[in-house]
This record gives sequence, structure tokens and C-alpha cells, in this order.
Amino acid sequence: MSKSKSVVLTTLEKTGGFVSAQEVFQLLRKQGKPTGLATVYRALQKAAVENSVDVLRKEDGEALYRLCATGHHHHLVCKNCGKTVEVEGSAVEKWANTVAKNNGFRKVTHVVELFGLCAKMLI
Amino acid sequence: MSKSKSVVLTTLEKTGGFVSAQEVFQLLRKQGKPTGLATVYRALQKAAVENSVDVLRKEDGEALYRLCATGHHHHLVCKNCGKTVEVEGSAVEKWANTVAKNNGFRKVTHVVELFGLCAKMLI
DNA sequence: GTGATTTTGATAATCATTCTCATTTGTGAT
DNA sequence: ATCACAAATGAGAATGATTATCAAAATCAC
Repeated sequence: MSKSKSVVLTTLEKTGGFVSAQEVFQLLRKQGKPTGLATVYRALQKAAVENSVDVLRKEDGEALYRLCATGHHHHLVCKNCGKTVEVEGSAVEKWANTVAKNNGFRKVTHVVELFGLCAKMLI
Repeated sequence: MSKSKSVVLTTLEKTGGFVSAQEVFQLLRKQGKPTGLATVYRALQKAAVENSVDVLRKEDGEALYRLCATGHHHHLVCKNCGKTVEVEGSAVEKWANTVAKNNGFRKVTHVVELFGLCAKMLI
């Protein structure tokens, strides 16, 4: 594993949640480990192929990455302030497996994210 | 409903499956009903808000649209051939609402996508 | 160390999507 | 029908994430 890649993955580990490539780029810069944007993308791409990160897309199409395997869980994210709560969902896991089986699919993974407004928002 | 929007949705109906905005644009052109690209995007955007089309993203981030007859549902997508099955998940809806309530979140929406290998794949 | 191979990063190129704004079309009242 | 005003349209520019390019720097094998 190249040095850059390990640095990128370490950053993902620290954040814990889903982060975009651009965010990783900024984080590394602030951490004093400036890394080329292209390099960040390359690292995330490889990691995705190797299944060491989960990838999902925001509504606007931007890709978000998360280190996977570290205790599977989901997120409840406030659209307004970004507050993120980790939530456990064994119900969802079971549901996903059942659905997969019923449709003859194997090696099924799933992406489940919840978005809303947290209690602080009074809109 | 504006004329353009109905033309766009008609095209989606004809194709049946998932199509990109760019493809719709080309199809309309070939059909002799040339429509501005911006207009195609606007029509699809509105339709998405109204939940009259399903939106999902290809791996490269391009958005795909499909006329959806029924209400809210999720997708089970084959990573290999792209085959997509619509799955209903009232269990998931309930779970999402409960989790949201427990955490004081309001107006919660969720993203749930399942990925796997369909029966045709013998890897 | 020397040369080959890989990795990196600055920048340019790509491409879907959104924005802008002038023009056209539809609508409603009179 | 006509006028006035709102909504829709389209051509092209602007945006922004991602990818490609390519020369310089780090790494490896010997």
C-alpha cells in the first residue's frame, strides 16, 4: 500500500462517517499532510475496488466514501447542521438478507442512510 | 404539466427502463421532437420531486431516470449486469421513522439501496 | 549508486448538470 | 381578438466533481 493511500485511509478512519474526496483533500491539507487531489482520488478508487471502502452518492451525485468493516452501522445525518448519529439496524440487516434471498441475489451489501433535521432546527 | 414535460415522460414510458437525461435528449432529437437539454433536465427534476420517476446513479455518478408507477420503494441492483429489481420495504420505512423519532429528528428521508450479484452470475 | 518502475501532484481536459437571460409561448381578463 | 403578464423554453456559458496527462520525485532491484 502506497504511503498516500494509507494516509487517506487513516483519515477516513478518523472521521468514521461518509466523506467526499474533496473533503479528504481539505482535511489532509489542514492536518499538514497536503496531498494532491489526483492522489486522493486514486487512493479512494483503489480502495473501492478492493472493497475496503463503501461508496455512496449524495443527491447531487458527489461520491462519499467510508471505511468499511469497522462495525457495520448506519447514519442519521442532519441536513442543516451536519450532526451525525450512528444508528444500529439489525432489523434492516435481516430485511436486506431476506429480500436478497427472495430474489436470488448473492453477496448482497447495502447502503442505508437517513437524512433529516435534528432537534436544534426549528424551521 | 408543460408540453415538454409530458413529452419527456412519454419517452420514459416508451423505454420502460432506466435512462439518462442525455439519452432522453438524444431520443427526443431522433424522434423529431428536439428539446433543449436544460428543458429535459428541468422536466426530470420536477418529476423526481413529485416522485413520478425513480432516480438512481450509475457507478460513474450519472443519474438514471425511470417512470415509476407505484409509490416509494427501493432497489436491488446487480453489480455485474445492472439488472434492477424494485423492492418494497415497509419494514424499513417503519424502522427509519422510529429511529428518527428516538433521536429527535424530523422530516427524515432515507436512502436504501441493495447491491449484489443476481442469479445469472456464476462467479 | 545506477537505472527501471511506480507514485505523486500541478494542471488541463472531460462531462454531466445547473445557471443565465433573452425569446417564445401560454393564460386570463377585458 | 388583444393586451399584459407570468411561465416555459433553449442556446450557450458557468460550475464542479472526476479523470487524464506528463514531468518530477520517491522507491525498488541489483
